[in-house]
Amino acid sequence: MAGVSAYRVADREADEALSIRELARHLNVSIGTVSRALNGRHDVSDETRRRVLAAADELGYSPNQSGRSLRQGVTGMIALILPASGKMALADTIFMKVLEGLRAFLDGRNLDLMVLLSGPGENAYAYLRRVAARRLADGLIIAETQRIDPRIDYLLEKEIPFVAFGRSESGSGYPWIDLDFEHVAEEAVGRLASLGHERIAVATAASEINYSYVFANAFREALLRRGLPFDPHLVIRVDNSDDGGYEFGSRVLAMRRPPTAVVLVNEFMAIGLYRRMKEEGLIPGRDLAIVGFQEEPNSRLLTPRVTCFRTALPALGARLGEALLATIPAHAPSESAGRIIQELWPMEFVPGESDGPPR
Amino acid sequence: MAGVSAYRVADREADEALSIRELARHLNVSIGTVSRALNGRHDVSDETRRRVLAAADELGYSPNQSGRSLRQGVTGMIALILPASGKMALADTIFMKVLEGLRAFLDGRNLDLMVLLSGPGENAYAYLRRVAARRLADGLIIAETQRIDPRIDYLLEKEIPFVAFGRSESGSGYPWIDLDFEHVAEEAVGRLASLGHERIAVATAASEINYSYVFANAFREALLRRGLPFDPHLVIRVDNSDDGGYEFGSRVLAMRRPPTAVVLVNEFMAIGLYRRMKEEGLIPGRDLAIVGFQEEPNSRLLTPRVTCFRTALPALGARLGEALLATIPAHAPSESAGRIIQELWPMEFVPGESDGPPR
DNA sequence: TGTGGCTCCGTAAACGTTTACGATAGAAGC
DNA sequence: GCTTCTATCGTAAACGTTTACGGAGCCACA
Repeated sequence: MAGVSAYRVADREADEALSIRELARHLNVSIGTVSRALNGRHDVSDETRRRVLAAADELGYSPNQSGRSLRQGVTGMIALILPASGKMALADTIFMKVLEGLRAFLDGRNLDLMVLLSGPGENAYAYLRRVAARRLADGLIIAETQRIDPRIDYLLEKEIPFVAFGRSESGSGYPWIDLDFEHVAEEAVGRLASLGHERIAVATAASEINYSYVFANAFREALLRRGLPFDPHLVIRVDNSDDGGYEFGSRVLAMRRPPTAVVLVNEFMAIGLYRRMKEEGLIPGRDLAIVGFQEEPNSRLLTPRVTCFRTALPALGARLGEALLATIPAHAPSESAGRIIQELWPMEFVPGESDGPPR
Repeated sequence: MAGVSAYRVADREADEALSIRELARHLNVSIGTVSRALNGRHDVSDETRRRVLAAADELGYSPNQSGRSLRQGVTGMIALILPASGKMALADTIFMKVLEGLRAFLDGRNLDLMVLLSGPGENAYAYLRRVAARRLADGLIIAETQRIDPRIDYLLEKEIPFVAFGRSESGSGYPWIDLDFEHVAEEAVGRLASLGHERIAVATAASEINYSYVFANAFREALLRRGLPFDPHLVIRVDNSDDGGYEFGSRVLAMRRPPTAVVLVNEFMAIGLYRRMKEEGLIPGRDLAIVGFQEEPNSRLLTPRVTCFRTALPALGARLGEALLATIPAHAPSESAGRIIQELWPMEFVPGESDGPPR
């Protein structure tokens, strides 16, 4: 009975997509039936479902996302909003690795991932509002949380599902995952102190960024706990990049009483610091003890190998996905629905050659 | 008369967004008027427009994207589809820099950018079909084109606006922008030949990837044009990463008659190659002449500085945006509408210290 | 025969917009 | 006063889905 239908593919304009209505007409069934067949509902006969699926495949039909999400109020998308402030942020391999794990987690869960970047001229808050208001995604992941972060208040107020990569003092009771900066500071200072260092500097980013503040604080605590003096001038805020590390090196080496050891809070800073030291003919580990941050391919190039910390970033990315899904009613697996995940992610010490006793 | 309306914000459920209907009711006007006021149409009085805008701002209304794009058939989004095949692809700074320029271009053009990554288990073609069929974006940018690329045929057939970052032998008449690999090969070989090299190896990626094929071909041509012998064994296909460069080094150094010079087609390979040479106590530039690819922060760390090529990747990203917009009827600026942009992007030579005469 | 249940499917409403069209009112021209 | 024009606004259809509801057909059972 295939010839009964007057429908012909050639009748259609090639540039507009096939709609469910046309597919239904082609099959001589109602659009409701087509929809039910495609969505795997049970109240459709096996024979009809087979015909529908075959026709959809043959004609290349796939549902229009706008229509679908308008009706269901669900987009099937997760958005990761990356900071586009510094130039380095884009290439920041921390985010890329987290992304890798997140993507793998979402895979097979019927959710797609989109990465959004604010324009260079737009601040993070304004961009978030725009994105959130348009409801492009069912859930948001925000990164580089600020100490006071209006994004969090906004998302909480609008009850938009989200998870933060990083803590904040804004809001409360929202899901977040963060690196255990306190532990890193404690362990780094402990190691350097046991090597005999007493003047230790730290390179952090702008203090509005939460982790920067947290780390500087934990650093001070760790010093005081050991009876070592804390000198605020040794907490130096530079750009979150290799150039920042270079500048940090310049400032530290120019001091009247330079520190004998430094701790870096970003994985790129070591690169710039090494560069600066090389200019002065200084050797990391011998002339200045350096404890870096996340281990990663770029810093692995450095000689001597940089002493640093490590955590499984892809696993963290997957955990971000879990935490987010738990807050989205439409997507939450029943066992975790509504659970608010707040986790400090441990970092493991990776011995290298860039630290040693003071000269 | 503000008290006339019985509408109160507190009446609304906090978790569902304000719709245009409610906003209209609150203002005692029709939804059509609200829509016209918000969209800047002229057939609405100044007074009404002012009231509407004020209320929208106060109540935090912003239009639902699904409804809007369902009606208009336009999403206001551009999607950049990145390859997620290799692990390195994500961190590939070439893409990140292109992205930076693209983002800046789209900024202020009322278009947003989303970056999409296929899942690790999904091939590029299947992923593209899914994304394209769902019409998440008004235009697509595909990268890492294959020599035979079914994605291009598919997009052409479905008449979905796109631009390719990279040429392909599939399809024709579609917009693309590509690096001028021919020129790079010619110049690299020319330089090495003039230094006296006769056995030159080249490291490229899998030959399905178009640029890999193009480069290998241009390399051969450049040799033959100078009367130098072409040895197919010296075209070595390795992974597109620093590990690939390491492997390339191993294979080259193990040859009975090793080449005296090499050309690399990826910006990371130099890193691995340097690593491998260091293991053997060999010095780049002295024991093996190396010409690398795109200049970038990672390879800038290497000593001796690697001789390579450079192009303004952010500008290329912006050009990709232009080329794409020209093919989207709804977004094309009138002066460029319908123009199909196909461009080879020149690369400039950056002298370094990693090449020199044969030993 | 009547009742109840099941399977399958069609009908139509709803999601939130935009926009073509028509309606109204006032102004302007004669 | 009649017509015409303009400015402003309301009405309703349309975009492509999903899904609640009900109806038709069939079978089983009392």
